[in-house]
Amino acid sequence: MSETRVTMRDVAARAQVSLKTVSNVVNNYPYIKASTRSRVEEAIAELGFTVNVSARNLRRGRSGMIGLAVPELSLPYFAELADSVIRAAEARGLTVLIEQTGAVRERELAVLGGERRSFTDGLIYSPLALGPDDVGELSVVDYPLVLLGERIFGGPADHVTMSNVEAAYAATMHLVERGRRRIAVIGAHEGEAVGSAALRMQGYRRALDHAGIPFDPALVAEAGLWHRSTGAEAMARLLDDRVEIDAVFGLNDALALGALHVLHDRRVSVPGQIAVIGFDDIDETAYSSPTLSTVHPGREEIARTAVDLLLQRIEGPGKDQPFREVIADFSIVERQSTAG
Amino acid sequence: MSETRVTMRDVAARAQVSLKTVSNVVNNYPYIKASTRSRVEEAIAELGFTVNVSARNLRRGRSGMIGLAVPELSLPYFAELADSVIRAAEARGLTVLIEQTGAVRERELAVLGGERRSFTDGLIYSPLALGPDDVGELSVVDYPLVLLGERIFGGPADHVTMSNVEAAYAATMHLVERGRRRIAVIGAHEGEAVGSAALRMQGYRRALDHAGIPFDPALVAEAGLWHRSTGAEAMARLLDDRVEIDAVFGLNDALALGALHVLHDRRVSVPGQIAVIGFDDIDETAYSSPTLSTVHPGREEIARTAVDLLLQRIEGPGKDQPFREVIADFSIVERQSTAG
DNA sequence: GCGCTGCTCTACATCGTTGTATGCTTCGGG
DNA sequence: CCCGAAGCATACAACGATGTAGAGCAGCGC
Repeated sequence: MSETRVTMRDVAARAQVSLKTVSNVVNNYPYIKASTRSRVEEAIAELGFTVNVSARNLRRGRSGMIGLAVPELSLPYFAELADSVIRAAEARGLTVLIEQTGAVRERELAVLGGERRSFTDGLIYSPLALGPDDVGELSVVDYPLVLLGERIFGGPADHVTMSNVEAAYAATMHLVERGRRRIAVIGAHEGEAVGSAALRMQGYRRALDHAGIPFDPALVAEAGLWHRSTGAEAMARLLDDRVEIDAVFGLNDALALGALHVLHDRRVSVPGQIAVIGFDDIDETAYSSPTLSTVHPGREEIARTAVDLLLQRIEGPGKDQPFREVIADFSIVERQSTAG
Repeated sequence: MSETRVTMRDVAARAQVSLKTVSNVVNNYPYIKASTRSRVEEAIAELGFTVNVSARNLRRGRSGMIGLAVPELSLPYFAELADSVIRAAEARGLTVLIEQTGAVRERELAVLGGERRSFTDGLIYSPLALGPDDVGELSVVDYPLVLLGERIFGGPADHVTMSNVEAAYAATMHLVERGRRRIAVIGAHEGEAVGSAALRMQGYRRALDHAGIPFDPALVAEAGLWHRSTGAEAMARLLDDRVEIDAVFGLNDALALGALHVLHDRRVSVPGQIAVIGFDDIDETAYSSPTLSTVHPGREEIARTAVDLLLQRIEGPGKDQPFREVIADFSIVERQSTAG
């Protein structure tokens, strides 16, 4: 019911000490008599004082908050990534501010110079629409930045990514080893030379080469946005075109789940007639029907690493190191959709 | 590369005006000569000035940030809710700070008095572990608070909720109308008198009464956490116990999806042998196999309303109104799992 | 020519904390 | 008995913005 905020001044008065002593208690300054400390702590408890973080931030020049820019939380991969980042940040005493860009180029760029950058100590940045041409936009950034994903390599920032090519190669080989030869891919981005789509396609083709299977463009289905719906549409197109298929590689799980859905609808048995593998290992893949084999991309590791790199840039000692690129481990998770 | 932040003082010097004039320009104070304004704006652009939000917050006593406390972002319902809240807040010039409580009682309580409350203008609070006994904890809150969900009613806060009983009634009737009589429920919380589980069970029983179907406890399957995995386990128990069933009502979508998964595994046809309906209308329900009928709870409306109520408390005129309870509309979404 | 009103801008104090510099004890060593 | 070093506490000046009060200066009516 008290209408006025309790400040350190109030606590100081109550505990009969100076304002700064209260500050020292709050910040665990070592040289404080036990008796003084407890008097102050009592006063704090009695008045229900909490530090005003705005004032502290202003004074310290740091906010203890980091930004996390992702396309959308309703995309499960990013929701799970956000979850992991929040946990990792919390463990290090940081607060995460999430910004959604909707995977729209302008909004992704707007985030870089946005107002929020002024009360955020750094940014974990996961663009989906930007490309290598936008590297320039990154170099104007004057705060700690950690890049995620596969849109931009060699930019002026730390970068956490995964072995997309190798992982896609492994996913494809997983199908090949199970005797599949007509392996469709869903989610290609025609004409794009960068990004997850391009890299994963590389891995796919490399695996085909390695297995001596000729590449057939008819097996490649486009899907601009990697959603369940676009995956479903792409799968439907392949079936409607009567392309011969015995396996599907969804470039991410949402696509694969969409495909799975269409296959079920059309009474195509999975993995009997067509085996399916996805990419990302989102929660849902363990509970679809059938469960979906996929690539586990080390999400937790990526989140932890990103937060650590950012923190090092923020408070040293890594402050002035050259930019680092960290590649997270992946693994193939075999489930029902490729079993037998 | 400039190592020192650009402040209003710098802009003022460059534009040859007082510091306050710069502030006035930034804040769209009306009485400024056009020439002055443009000179200041030029200086701002040239120096790349952005306001220091910490300082502004300190001075204004408001941060423009609101908290959103949810159990976990990896639960799709809450990820989608967070998405909606962020959008609604953005449209009103607010920034959202997400906190995850893990649905753990202590952490839910900790959020109420947490340090973050001091730099947040209000809180949208969606507890899952708290009960009516915790109403007292809410009354110590001295900041604007909007409660979400069904754990606490009549508390000292605005509350946005939905007609759980009516919606569950409608979902059950939806099954009854399709000729189902042996309707199992998954997700009950035995002995709990409050919360979504209890309310939705009420709706279920009321529908049975209305239809003249006797209530059979054997049809009720417990599931403490409402995850896919617990839904799957509950469904498996029902099948293993050889309970006669022709329909399943999952008290949320995750449970229903888990159940769907087990049914598929065991080659039980849906909706042929068993019809399934869920609750929440998460994205995924439109892409499962078969697609899942469910209750659409008006998530967007809930988010929008919550943000609006909070904003009114923050800046009046609704500041001192009595606490309001808003009930969002729901609708039944019919998909394949109950078709025919 | 006087006072008034309305526009435009400025000086100053202030929001709640923390860094710096410094003062006052007390204690042990020479 | 003096001195330096530690231990403990304080005063003061920032951090960068905004609210308040009021100062100039037109233009207007009388």
